[in-house]
Amino acid sequence: MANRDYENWMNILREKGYRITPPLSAVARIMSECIRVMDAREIFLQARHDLPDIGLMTIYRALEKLEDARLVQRVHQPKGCQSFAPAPAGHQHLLLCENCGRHEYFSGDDLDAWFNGIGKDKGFYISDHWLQLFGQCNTCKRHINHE
Amino acid sequence: MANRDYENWMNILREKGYRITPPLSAVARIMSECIRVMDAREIFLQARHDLPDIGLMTIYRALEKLEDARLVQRVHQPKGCQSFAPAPAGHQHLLLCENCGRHEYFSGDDLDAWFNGIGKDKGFYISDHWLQLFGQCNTCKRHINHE
DNA sequence: TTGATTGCAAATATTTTGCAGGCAT
DNA sequence: ATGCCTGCAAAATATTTGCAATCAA
Repeated sequence: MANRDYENWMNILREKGYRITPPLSAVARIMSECIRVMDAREIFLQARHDLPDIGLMTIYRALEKLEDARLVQRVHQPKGCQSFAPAPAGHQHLLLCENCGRHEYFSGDDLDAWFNGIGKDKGFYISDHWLQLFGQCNTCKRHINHE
Repeated sequence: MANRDYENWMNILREKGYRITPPLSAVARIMSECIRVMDAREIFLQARHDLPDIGLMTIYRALEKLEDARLVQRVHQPKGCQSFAPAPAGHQHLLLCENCGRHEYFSGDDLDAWFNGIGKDKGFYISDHWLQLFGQCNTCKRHINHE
Protein backbone atom coordinates (compact mmCIF):
# COMPACT_ATOMS: atom_id res chain seq x y z
CA MET A 1 0.00 0.00 0.00
CA ALA A 2 1.52 3.28 -1.14
CA ASN A 3 1.70 6.16 1.28
CA ARG A 4 -0.59 8.74 -0.37
CA ASP A 5 0.08 11.28 2.34
CA TYR A 6 3.78 11.18 1.66
CA GLU A 7 3.32 11.59 -2.08
CA ASN A 8 0.96 14.45 -1.52
CA TRP A 9 3.39 16.08 0.90
CA MET A 10 6.19 15.93 -1.64
CA ASN A 11 4.03 17.69 -4.19
CA ILE A 12 3.20 20.43 -1.74
CA LEU A 13 6.85 20.87 -0.85
CA ARG A 14 7.78 21.04 -4.52
CA GLU A 15 5.09 23.66 -5.14
CA LYS A 16 6.45 25.65 -2.22
CA GLY A 17 9.74 25.75 -4.09
CA TYR A 18 11.72 23.56 -1.73
CA ARG A 19 14.31 21.29 -3.23
CA ILE A 20 13.51 17.64 -2.83
CA THR A 21 16.60 16.19 -1.20
CA PRO A 22 17.07 12.83 0.49
CA PRO A 23 17.10 14.37 3.99
CA LEU A 24 13.90 16.35 3.42
CA SER A 25 12.23 13.30 1.88
CA ALA A 26 13.27 11.14 4.81
CA VAL A 27 11.83 13.52 7.39
CA ALA A 28 8.67 13.95 5.33
CA ARG A 29 8.21 10.20 5.12
CA ILE A 30 8.76 9.72 8.84
CA MET A 31 6.36 12.48 9.80
CA SER A 32 3.70 11.52 7.27
CA GLU A 33 3.60 8.06 8.82
CA CYS A 34 4.00 9.00 12.44
CA ILE A 35 1.41 7.75 14.91
CA ARG A 36 3.04 9.11 18.06
CA VAL A 37 4.35 12.63 18.38
CA MET A 38 8.10 12.82 17.85
CA ASP A 39 10.78 15.30 18.83
CA ALA A 40 13.76 16.33 16.70
CA ARG A 41 16.08 13.79 18.32
CA GLU A 42 13.68 10.88 17.76
CA ILE A 43 13.21 11.86 14.13
CA PHE A 44 16.97 12.14 13.83
CA LEU A 45 17.55 8.63 15.16
CA GLN A 46 14.94 7.17 12.86
CA ALA A 47 16.19 9.09 9.81
CA ARG A 48 19.68 7.76 10.39
CA HIS A 49 18.49 4.27 9.51
CA ASP A 50 18.15 5.41 5.91
CA LEU A 51 20.71 8.21 5.90
CA PRO A 52 23.52 7.38 8.31
CA ASP A 53 25.23 10.74 7.74
CA ILE A 54 22.25 12.99 8.34
CA GLY A 55 22.80 15.66 11.00
CA LEU A 56 20.45 16.77 13.72
CA MET A 57 20.48 20.31 12.32
CA THR A 58 19.03 19.05 9.13
CA ILE A 59 16.08 17.65 11.04
CA TYR A 60 15.39 21.08 12.53
CA ARG A 61 15.60 22.69 9.11
CA ALA A 62 13.36 20.08 7.53
CA LEU A 63 10.80 20.56 10.30
CA GLU A 64 10.87 24.30 9.59
CA LYS A 65 9.97 23.65 5.99
CA LEU A 66 7.29 21.15 6.89
CA GLU A 67 5.84 23.60 9.41
CA ASP A 68 5.93 26.38 6.84
CA ALA A 69 4.04 24.15 4.43
CA ARG A 70 1.57 23.35 7.24
CA LEU A 71 2.31 19.67 6.95
CA VAL A 72 3.50 19.29 10.52
CA GLN A 73 2.80 21.23 13.68
CA ARG A 74 4.49 21.59 17.02
CA VAL A 75 2.68 19.85 19.85
CA HIS A 76 2.51 21.40 23.31
CA GLN A 77 2.24 19.21 26.37
CA PRO A 78 2.63 19.76 30.10
CA LYS A 79 5.91 17.84 30.01
CA GLY A 80 7.36 19.85 27.16
CA CYS A 81 6.83 21.43 23.79
CA GLN A 82 9.49 20.03 21.49
CA SER A 83 7.39 17.37 19.79
CA PHE A 84 5.82 17.45 16.36
CA ALA A 85 2.89 15.72 14.70
CA PRO A 86 1.53 15.71 11.16
CA ALA A 87 -0.91 18.59 10.80
CA PRO A 88 -4.59 17.82 10.31
CA ALA A 89 -6.64 18.71 7.26
CA GLY A 90 -8.37 21.96 8.06
CA HIS A 91 -8.96 23.13 11.60
CA GLN A 92 -9.03 20.18 13.95
CA HIS A 93 -8.19 19.52 17.55
CA LEU A 94 -5.67 17.22 19.05
CA LEU A 95 -6.21 14.27 21.34
CA LEU A 96 -3.01 12.99 22.90
CA CYS A 97 -2.05 9.97 24.92
CA GLU A 98 -0.06 11.42 27.78
CA ASN A 99 1.72 8.10 28.18
CA CYS A 100 2.92 7.14 24.70
CA GLY A 101 2.27 10.25 22.64
CA ARG A 102 -0.22 8.64 20.28
CA HIS A 103 -2.24 11.36 18.59
CA GLU A 104 -5.69 11.60 17.06
CA TYR A 105 -7.55 14.55 15.59
CA PHE A 106 -11.19 15.42 16.03
CA SER A 107 -13.18 18.24 14.57
CA GLY A 108 -15.36 20.28 16.74
CA ASP A 109 -18.76 21.57 17.26
CA ASP A 110 -18.79 25.15 16.29
CA LEU A 111 -17.48 26.95 19.33
CA ASP A 112 -16.74 30.25 17.60
CA ALA A 113 -19.93 31.97 18.73
CA TRP A 114 -19.12 31.15 22.33
CA PHE A 115 -15.50 32.26 21.91
CA ASN A 116 -16.52 35.53 20.32
CA GLY A 117 -18.93 36.17 23.16
CA ILE A 118 -16.13 35.69 25.68
CA GLY A 119 -13.96 38.03 23.66
CA LYS A 120 -16.67 40.65 23.72
CA ASP A 121 -17.00 40.33 27.51
CA LYS A 122 -13.29 40.81 28.02
CA GLY A 123 -12.72 43.41 25.33
CA PHE A 124 -10.68 41.10 23.13
CA TYR A 125 -10.77 40.39 19.46
CA ILE A 126 -10.40 36.61 19.23
CA SER A 127 -8.14 35.45 16.44
CA ASP A 128 -7.40 31.85 17.30
CA HIS A 129 -7.92 29.09 19.80
CA TRP A 130 -6.29 25.93 21.02
CA LEU A 131 -8.27 22.97 22.22
CA GLN A 132 -6.47 19.83 23.20
CA LEU A 133 -7.48 16.70 25.07
CA PHE A 134 -5.12 14.56 27.10
CA GLY A 135 -5.70 11.02 28.19
CA GLN A 136 -4.67 7.43 27.79
CA CYS A 137 -5.04 5.46 24.59
CA ASN A 138 -6.47 1.97 24.55
CA THR A 139 -3.12 0.25 24.66
CA CYS A 140 -1.74 2.35 27.50
CA LYS A 141 -4.97 2.07 29.51
CA ARG A 142 -4.59 -1.69 29.39
CA HIS A 143 -0.93 -1.64 30.38
CA ILE A 144 -1.48 0.80 33.20
CA ASN A 145 -4.31 -1.32 34.62
CA HIS A 146 -2.17 -4.44 34.59
CA GLU A 147 0.67 -2.85 36.50
CA MET B 1 -5.64 48.98 48.77
CA ALA B 2 -3.88 45.91 50.15
CA ASN B 3 -3.10 43.05 47.85
CA ARG B 4 -5.32 40.29 49.24
CA ASP B 5 -4.04 37.80 46.68
CA TYR B 6 -0.49 38.29 47.84
CA GLU B 7 -1.40 37.84 51.50
CA ASN B 8 -3.38 34.74 50.68
CA TRP B 9 -0.50 33.36 48.62
CA MET B 10 1.91 33.81 51.49
CA ASN B 11 -0.39 31.86 53.79
CA ILE B 12 -0.61 29.03 51.29
CA LEU B 13 3.16 28.97 50.89
CA ARG B 14 3.60 28.90 54.66
CA GLU B 15 1.13 26.02 54.96
CA LYS B 16 3.06 24.17 52.27
CA GLY B 17 6.06 24.42 54.58
CA TYR B 18 8.10 26.77 52.44
CA ARG B 19 10.25 29.32 54.23
CA ILE B 20 9.17 32.86 53.64
CA THR B 21 12.27 34.59 52.40
CA PRO B 22 12.61 37.98 50.73
CA PRO B 23 13.26 36.43 47.30
CA LEU B 24 10.22 34.15 47.47
CA SER B 25 8.07 37.03 48.74
CA ALA B 26 9.26 39.27 45.94
CA VAL B 27 8.41 36.74 43.25
CA ALA B 28 5.06 36.00 44.89
CA ARG B 29 4.21 39.70 44.98
CA ILE B 30 5.20 40.22 41.35
CA MET B 31 3.21 37.23 40.13
CA SER B 32 0.18 37.93 42.28
CA GLU B 33 -0.06 41.36 40.70
CA CYS B 34 0.88 40.42 37.17
CA ILE B 35 -1.47 41.43 34.39
CA ARG B 36 0.65 40.24 31.48
CA VAL B 37 2.34 36.87 31.38
CA MET B 38 5.99 37.05 32.37
CA ASP B 39 9.00 34.85 31.80
CA ALA B 40 11.74 34.12 34.31
CA ARG B 41 14.00 36.87 32.97
CA GLU B 42 11.29 39.53 33.18
CA ILE B 43 10.46 38.52 36.72
CA PHE B 44 14.17 38.62 37.51
CA LEU B 45 14.57 42.16 36.21
CA GLN B 46 11.54 43.37 38.14
CA ALA B 47 12.58 41.58 41.34
CA ARG B 48 15.97 43.26 41.18
CA HIS B 49 14.35 46.62 41.85
CA ASP B 50 13.67 45.45 45.40
CA LEU B 51 16.46 42.92 45.78
CA PRO B 52 19.46 44.02 43.73
CA ASP B 53 21.40 40.85 44.58
CA ILE B 54 18.75 38.31 43.63
CA GLY B 55 19.88 35.70 41.09
CA LEU B 56 18.03 34.34 38.11
CA MET B 57 18.23 30.83 39.54
CA THR B 58 16.28 31.94 42.55
CA ILE B 59 13.47 33.02 40.25
CA TYR B 60 13.31 29.56 38.71
CA ARG B 61 13.25 27.99 42.15
CA ALA B 62 10.57 30.37 43.41
CA LEU B 63 8.45 29.62 40.33
CA GLU B 64 8.79 25.91 41.09
CA LYS B 65 7.40 26.49 44.53
CA LEU B 66 4.61 28.68 43.26
CA GLU B 67 3.74 26.10 40.62
CA ASP B 68 3.80 23.34 43.21
CA ALA B 69 1.39 25.39 45.33
CA ARG B 70 -0.77 25.92 42.23
CA LEU B 71 -0.43 29.66 42.52
CA VAL B 72 1.15 30.16 39.13
CA GLN B 73 1.07 28.17 35.94
CA ARG B 74 3.19 27.98 32.84
CA VAL B 75 1.58 29.54 29.78
CA HIS B 76 2.00 28.01 26.34
CA GLN B 77 1.91 30.18 23.24
CA PRO B 78 2.82 29.70 19.60
CA LYS B 79 5.85 31.94 20.10
CA GLY B 80 7.09 30.04 23.13
CA CYS B 81 6.31 28.39 26.41
CA GLN B 82 8.50 30.02 29.00
CA SER B 83 5.98 32.48 30.42
CA PHE B 84 4.01 32.23 33.63
CA ALA B 85 0.73 33.64 34.87
CA PRO B 86 -1.07 33.52 38.20
CA ALA B 87 -3.24 30.41 38.28
CA PRO B 88 -7.02 30.80 38.27
CA ALA B 89 -9.34 29.69 41.04
CA GLY B 90 -10.61 26.26 40.04
CA HIS B 91 -10.63 25.08 36.46
CA GLN B 92 -10.71 28.03 34.11
CA HIS B 93 -9.48 28.77 30.64
CA LEU B 94 -7.02 31.33 29.46
CA LEU B 95 -7.56 34.22 27.08
CA LEU B 96 -4.32 35.80 25.95
CA CYS B 97 -3.40 38.92 24.04
CA GLU B 98 -0.92 37.69 21.47
CA ASN B 99 0.55 41.17 21.27
CA CYS B 100 1.20 42.23 24.88
CA GLY B 101 0.59 39.04 26.85
CA ARG B 102 -2.32 40.39 28.89
CA HIS B 103 -4.25 37.49 30.32
CA GLU B 104 -7.84 36.90 31.39
CA TYR B 105 -9.58 33.79 32.62
CA PHE B 106 -13.03 32.56 31.74
CA SER B 107 -14.91 29.53 32.93
CA GLY B 108 -16.59 27.30 30.49
CA ASP B 109 -19.74 25.69 29.54
CA ASP B 110 -19.57 22.11 30.53
CA LEU B 111 -17.72 20.46 27.72
CA ASP B 112 -16.89 17.25 29.54
CA ALA B 113 -19.73 15.24 28.02
CA TRP B 114 -18.54 16.17 24.55
CA PHE B 115 -14.92 15.40 25.44
CA ASN B 116 -15.80 12.03 26.91
CA GLY B 117 -17.76 11.17 23.77
CA ILE B 118 -14.72 11.94 21.65
CA GLY B 119 -12.60 9.82 23.94
CA LYS B 120 -15.02 6.94 23.51
CA ASP B 121 -14.89 7.26 19.71
CA LYS B 122 -11.12 7.15 19.69
CA GLY B 123 -10.65 4.61 22.45
CA PHE B 124 -9.12 7.09 24.88
CA TYR B 125 -9.78 7.74 28.52
CA ILE B 126 -9.81 11.54 28.78
CA SER B 127 -8.06 12.91 31.84
CA ASP B 128 -7.54 16.57 31.06
CA HIS B 129 -8.00 19.29 28.49
CA TRP B 130 -6.52 22.60 27.48
CA LEU B 131 -8.63 25.36 26.02
CA GLN B 132 -7.02 28.67 25.25
CA LEU B 133 -8.09 31.69 23.25
CA PHE B 134 -5.71 34.05 21.53
CA GLY B 135 -6.49 37.54 20.34
CA GLN B 136 -5.87 41.20 20.84
CA CYS B 137 -6.83 43.11 23.95
CA ASN B 138 -8.60 46.45 23.80
CA THR B 139 -5.42 48.48 24.07
CA CYS B 140 -3.53 46.54 21.44
CA LYS B 141 -6.49 46.49 19.03
CA ARG B 142 -6.50 50.27 19.15
CA HIS B 143 -2.77 50.60 18.62
CA ILE B 144 -2.72 48.11 15.80
CA ASN B 145 -5.55 49.92 14.01
CA HIS B 146 -3.76 53.26 14.27
CA GLU B 147 -0.57 51.93 12.73
C1' DT C 1 20.50 25.38 66.12
C1' DT C 2 19.68 23.41 61.76
C1' DG C 3 18.28 22.40 57.53
C1' DA C 4 15.90 24.81 53.78
C1' DT C 5 17.24 28.50 50.78
C1' DT C 6 20.30 31.52 48.34
C1' DG C 7 23.75 33.09 44.81
C1' DC C 8 27.32 31.69 42.07
C1' DA C 9 29.47 28.91 38.63
C1' DA C 10 29.43 25.15 35.76
C1' DA C 11 26.78 21.70 33.40
C1' DT C 12 22.76 20.33 30.36
C1' DA C 13 19.52 20.52 26.87
C1' DT C 14 17.61 22.54 23.01
C1' DT C 15 17.84 25.32 19.13
C1' DT C 16 20.14 28.77 16.04
C1' DT C 17 23.82 30.57 13.21
C1' DG C 18 28.04 30.89 10.16
C1' DC C 19 30.38 28.72 6.68
C1' DA C 20 32.48 25.84 2.96
C1' DG C 21 31.30 22.23 -0.04
C1' DG C 22 27.63 19.49 -2.51
C1' DC C 23 23.74 18.71 -5.20
C1' DA C 24 18.79 19.60 -7.07
C1' DT C 25 17.02 22.30 -10.51
C1' DA D 1 25.78 27.01 -13.63
C1' DT D 2 23.26 28.76 -9.83
C1' DG D 3 22.19 29.12 -5.33
C1' DC D 4 19.51 26.31 -2.10
C1' DC D 5 20.65 22.68 1.06
C1' DT D 6 23.72 19.90 3.95
C1' DG D 7 26.80 18.74 7.80
C1' DC D 8 29.86 20.44 11.04
C1' DA D 9 31.27 23.39 14.72
C1' DA D 10 30.42 27.11 17.59
C1' DA D 11 27.13 30.24 19.61
C1' DA D 12 22.91 31.38 21.79
C1' DT D 13 19.07 30.35 24.87
C1' DA D 14 16.75 28.25 28.56
C1' DT D 15 17.07 25.59 32.48
C1' DT D 16 19.25 22.45 36.02
C1' DT D 17 22.65 21.02 39.35
C1' DG D 18 26.49 21.10 42.89
C1' DC D 19 28.14 23.60 46.65
C1' DA D 20 29.42 26.65 50.44
C1' DA D 21 27.45 30.39 52.94
C1' DT D 22 23.23 32.36 54.82
C1' DC D 23 19.12 32.91 57.30
C1' DA D 24 14.02 31.71 58.60
C1' DA D 25 11.91 28.95 61.93
